[in-house]
Amino acid sequence: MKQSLTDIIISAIGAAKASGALKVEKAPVVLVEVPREQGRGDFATTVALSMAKPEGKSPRDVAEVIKANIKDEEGVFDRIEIAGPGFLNFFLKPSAWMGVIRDIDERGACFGASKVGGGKRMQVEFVSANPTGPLHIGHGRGAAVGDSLCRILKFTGFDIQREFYINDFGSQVENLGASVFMALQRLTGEIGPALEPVEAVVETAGESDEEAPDTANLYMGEYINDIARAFMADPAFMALDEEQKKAYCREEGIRRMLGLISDTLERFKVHFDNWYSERTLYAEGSNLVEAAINELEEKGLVFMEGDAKWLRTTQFGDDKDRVLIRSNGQNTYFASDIAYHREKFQRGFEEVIDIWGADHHGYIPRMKAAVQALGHDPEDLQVLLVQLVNLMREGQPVKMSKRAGTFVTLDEVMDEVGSDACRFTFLLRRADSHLDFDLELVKRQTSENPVYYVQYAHARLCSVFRQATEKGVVLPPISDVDLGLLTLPEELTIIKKLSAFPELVEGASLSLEPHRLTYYLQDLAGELHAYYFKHRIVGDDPALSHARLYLVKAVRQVVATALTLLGVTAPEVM
RNA sequence: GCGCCCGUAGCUCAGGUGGAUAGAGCAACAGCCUUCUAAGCUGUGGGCCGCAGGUUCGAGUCCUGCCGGGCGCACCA
Repeated sequence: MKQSLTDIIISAIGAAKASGALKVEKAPVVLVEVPREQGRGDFATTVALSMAKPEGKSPRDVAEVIKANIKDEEGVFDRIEIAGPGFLNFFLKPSAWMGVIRDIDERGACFGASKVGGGKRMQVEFVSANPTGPLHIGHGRGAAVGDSLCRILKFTGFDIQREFYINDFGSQVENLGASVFMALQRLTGEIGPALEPVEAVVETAGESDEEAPDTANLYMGEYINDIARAFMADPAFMALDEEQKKAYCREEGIRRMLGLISDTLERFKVHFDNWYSERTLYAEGSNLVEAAINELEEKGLVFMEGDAKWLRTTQFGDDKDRVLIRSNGQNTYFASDIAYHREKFQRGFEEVIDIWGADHHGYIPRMKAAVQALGHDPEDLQVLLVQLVNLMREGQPVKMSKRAGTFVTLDEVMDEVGSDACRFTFLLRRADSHLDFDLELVKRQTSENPVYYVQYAHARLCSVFRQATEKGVVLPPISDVDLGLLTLPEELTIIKKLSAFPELVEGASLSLEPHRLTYYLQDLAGELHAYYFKHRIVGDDPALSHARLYLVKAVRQVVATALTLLGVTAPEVM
C-alpha cells in the first residue's frame, strides 16, 4: 500500500518534470508515512517541503503541482489535501483497504514475511553462558531477545544460524571440575563436611570469572552435588584413580552442564543450530589463534612491548592498543575472540551479530577494530547490547541468593511464571534499557500483565469461530463475501493496522528491535477488544457476519504470527 | 579523570532514518456482564520531552556544553 503510493508520487513528479512544471534537478527522496493524528489522511508525504528550496517555489506551490500530476488509475483516493506548510495528505477510499484481508486469508502464516534479507548469510551468537552453572534470568533475556530476533530475521529473508559459544578452555572449567570433585569427596566422606554454605556463584550475563582455581571460587550450587551424586552411582567411575576422576569430573561435568543449559533453553523454546567449542580454536595442528595472530602479524599490525605481543587496534579507532599474548606467554581472551570471529567469517557468514550483556559495551571498539584489522567492514559485526534484569517481587528487589531460597535460575522463573509470560516480558522493552522483572506482576493473570491481554485476544477469536460453527455458520469462500460491508470506523482502524504489519516486521528486522512487535500486538489486541465489545461479529445478517468473520480471522492470524515471532504461544482457549 | 548508554505523565516505558496538536500500560476516580470468553470495554484527570544554547521551513529525535543516574575503563575471562 505504502509502496504503491510512493510509486504514484514518484511518477507524478516525473510527469511534472516532463511538462516543465518542475525542474527536478535531483530526484527527491519520497517518504510516505502514516500521520500521527487523526484527520490528516491515511498517508502523508513531505516531499514538497524538501523540494521547495531547490525549485525556488513555496512548498505549497510545489505540493499543488505534484497533486495536479497524480493519476489515480485504480481509483483508490477519496481525496488528496494540501495542508500546513505543504504536506500532501492522502485519504484512501475504504474499498482500497479490503485487499489486505484477502491477502492475509491467502497467505496465512506467511503474511508479513518478506525477502528484504535477500538470503544474506548471517550468524547470531547469543547466551554463550559459561558451562559452570545453570542459566539465570539475565541469560533468559539474552535468549529471548536473540531467539526472537532470529525468528524475525528469518521471516524477513535472512539466512540465519543461531550459535552458542562454549567457553570451555579457560580456568572456569577447571573450577567446575574441581568443584565437582570436591563435592564428590564430601559426599563420600573423604573430606570434612561442607564449609559453611557459600552463596552460589551466579554469574551475570556475559560472564566473568575471577581468579585462578582456589576453593574460595568454587561453585557451590546444589547442581554440583547432583552431578557428583550421578557420578558416584556409576561403578566404573568409582573404580578410576584420583587423577582420572578429576579429569572425568571436569570433562563430564562440562558435558552435563551443557546438557542442563540446553534443556533449559529448549524449554524456553530456544534452539541453537550450532554449539561452538572454544577448544576448537586451539586444536593441535590447526591452532586458529596462532593462525589469526600470524595473519595480523603479516599485515604489520602487531608489535612487541614489555615482552608482550600487542595488536595495534588504535589504528581502527580503539582508545588504546590491546595485548594478544601476555609476557608470560599466555594468550589473552581477546586473542581467542579474534580467532573465533575470524573463523565465523571464514565459515562464510556475511554478517555476524553478537548479543552481549550491556556491561561489556567497552569491549565493542576493540572487537570492531579487530574485525577491521582482519580486513572486514566494521559493520559486518553488529553487537547488540542487552541490559541486565532487576529481579523483583512485589516491588522489592530479589537478592540473587540460593541460600535465601529465592529464585535465581531461569528454570525456577519459568516454573513460577511460565515460558510465555517470561519471554513476552523480556521483549516488552528495548534490549538496551533496564528491565524490572517483577515475579508477582509477571505471574499475575490480570490486565496489569500485557501477555495475557494479547493472548486473550487470540483465544477470544478462536472461541468466536467455535461458537459460529456450533450455530451452523459456514463461511463461504472469501471471493463470495462482500467485504465492502465493513464500514465501521473500528473496522477500518483494525484493517489499517493489519496492513501495517509487514512494514512493522521489516523495521523490527532491519533495526534489530524485536520489542516493536510487543507494542504492535498490544495495540492490535486493544483495537480488537474494543471492537468485540462494541459490535457483534456473528449476528442476524449472514452477509455482514461473513465479512466480519473474515476480518477477525485476519486479526487472529496476524496475532498468531506475531506471537510466533516472539516465541510465545497463541492459545486457543484460556 | 576518560569513554559508552540513559533522562518523556505519579510509576514503568513507546516514540522507523527530523514533520503537523506528545503516546500506551499501570496506578487514581466514575461507569459497563439475560446476548460470540469481564484475563474484556467506556469515560475523566495527568507534560517546560533533565537544563541552556545551536543547526533549519520544522527538533522528543541531529550538534555542543552543563546537571543527574547507570555501566565500563587489565599483560582478567
